[in-house]
Amino acid sequence: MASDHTRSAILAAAERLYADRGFGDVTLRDIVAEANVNLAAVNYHFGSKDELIAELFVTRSIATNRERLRELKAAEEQGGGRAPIEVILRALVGPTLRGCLGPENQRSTAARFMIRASIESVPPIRRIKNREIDHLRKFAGAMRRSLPDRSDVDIYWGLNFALAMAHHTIRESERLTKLSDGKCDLDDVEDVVARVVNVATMALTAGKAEAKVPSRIAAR
Amino acid sequence: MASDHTRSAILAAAERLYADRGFGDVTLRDIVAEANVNLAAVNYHFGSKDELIAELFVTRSIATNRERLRELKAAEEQGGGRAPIEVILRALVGPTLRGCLGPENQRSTAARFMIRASIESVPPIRRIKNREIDHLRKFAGAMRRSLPDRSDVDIYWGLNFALAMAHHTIRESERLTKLSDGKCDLDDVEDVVARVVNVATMALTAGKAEAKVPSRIAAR
DNA sequence: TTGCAATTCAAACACTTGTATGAAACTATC
DNA sequence: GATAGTTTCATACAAGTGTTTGAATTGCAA
Repeated sequence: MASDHTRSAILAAAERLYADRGFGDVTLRDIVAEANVNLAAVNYHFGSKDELIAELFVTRSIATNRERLRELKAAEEQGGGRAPIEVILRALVGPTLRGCLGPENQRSTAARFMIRASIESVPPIRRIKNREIDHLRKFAGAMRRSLPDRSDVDIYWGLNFALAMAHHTIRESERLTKLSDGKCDLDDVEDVVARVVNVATMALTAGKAEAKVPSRIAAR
Repeated sequence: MASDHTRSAILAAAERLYADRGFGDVTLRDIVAEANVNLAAVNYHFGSKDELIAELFVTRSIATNRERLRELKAAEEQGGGRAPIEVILRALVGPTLRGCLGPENQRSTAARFMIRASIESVPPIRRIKNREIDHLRKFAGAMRRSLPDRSDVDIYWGLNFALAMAHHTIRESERLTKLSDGKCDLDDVEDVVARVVNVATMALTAGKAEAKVPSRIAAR
């Protein structure tokens, strides 16, 4: 067990460097220099570079997933097993958006790391992401309970589009800011969440039961 | 000028390999083996590996962009300088979706290459993508002309969400298929286009002038 | 203190990568 | 058919990578 100090110094340094410069051009030697530890320490403590990356990503994403499920569960319990679709969608995209957007200077290292992870896509992370399907199924289930007269296909497409808007906005936040000359304010996270939830809700409820969406322009 | 044969053999082989295995683990030696040319040929004909990748990507994306602008221009001319928003959106996401989705076995190498390019994100491609903003501005302009009483912010968000749904669906097509147990048919490209356009249209027209969207479920 | 395990360290290893070289083989022009 | 320019080729280069090794050091228990 021992000090554990080296181990966490490596984790911190790696997260910082990956967040700043991406996975592509950060080597083990960069990491150990930043952490002030010996080169061999990484392999000693983590086994390999990939396992280090995987541990970083897993730690962060189970945190996000736990947060998502916590919100979802709370909403469903409050609604007696059936939550409003907007609340479900908010539980799905809210934690991720809140974790990755917001004023850059006060954006956490963890957040910037997760943005990188969603932009670059390196093998160990891809492998982990593939196991995320079970997690998404839980949301699909909740959405089906919320909109029982909606077909499965529509549910999945709605889920897909909700994630699409959230992730793409994170990935391309810089471009959207530039394209809109700063008119789209990505630092106002709750506005972004509201916009995504709003559109996804429309996608899922259009055509039937539209009256069920009173907070259509609840954005903000 | 000469035969040009080696040059195009390299391009073809590179595109094929990148499409199949991604940028990450295809080396120059793999490419020249596939193309049956000498290792030095790549640097002789293209200067460097990055320039080879860039040429591949530029070729494909100017083709897509040209197609998009062609559709857009035709629509605006027919409408006397103002095209319906659905048609604009269709011009924006249609070519990309048609280029990248469709039955896998008949999916072109070019299509699979572009999917990779949108998944992996390697430096030379990133550099090129950054220059895509001017191209998007043209669409923002057309959208503004189509929806003159919509704020710029809403226009940009709508544009962002439309691209989000299209690209994410391409990137994660495999996952969506798995998640939905095949219920979401990504081979039916026109259905996908219709869904994306439909949702993006709602996002852009919700709240006002909703009557202007008669073909809401014009999907297919 | 002694002994033993856990940890650190410098160094080297093994391998892959993209690129450069210079001679050889072509190709076309005169 | 000699010549100049282009293209091909085998080979070497230089640099960087993650990983391993085995000895040195540390920390802790007996």
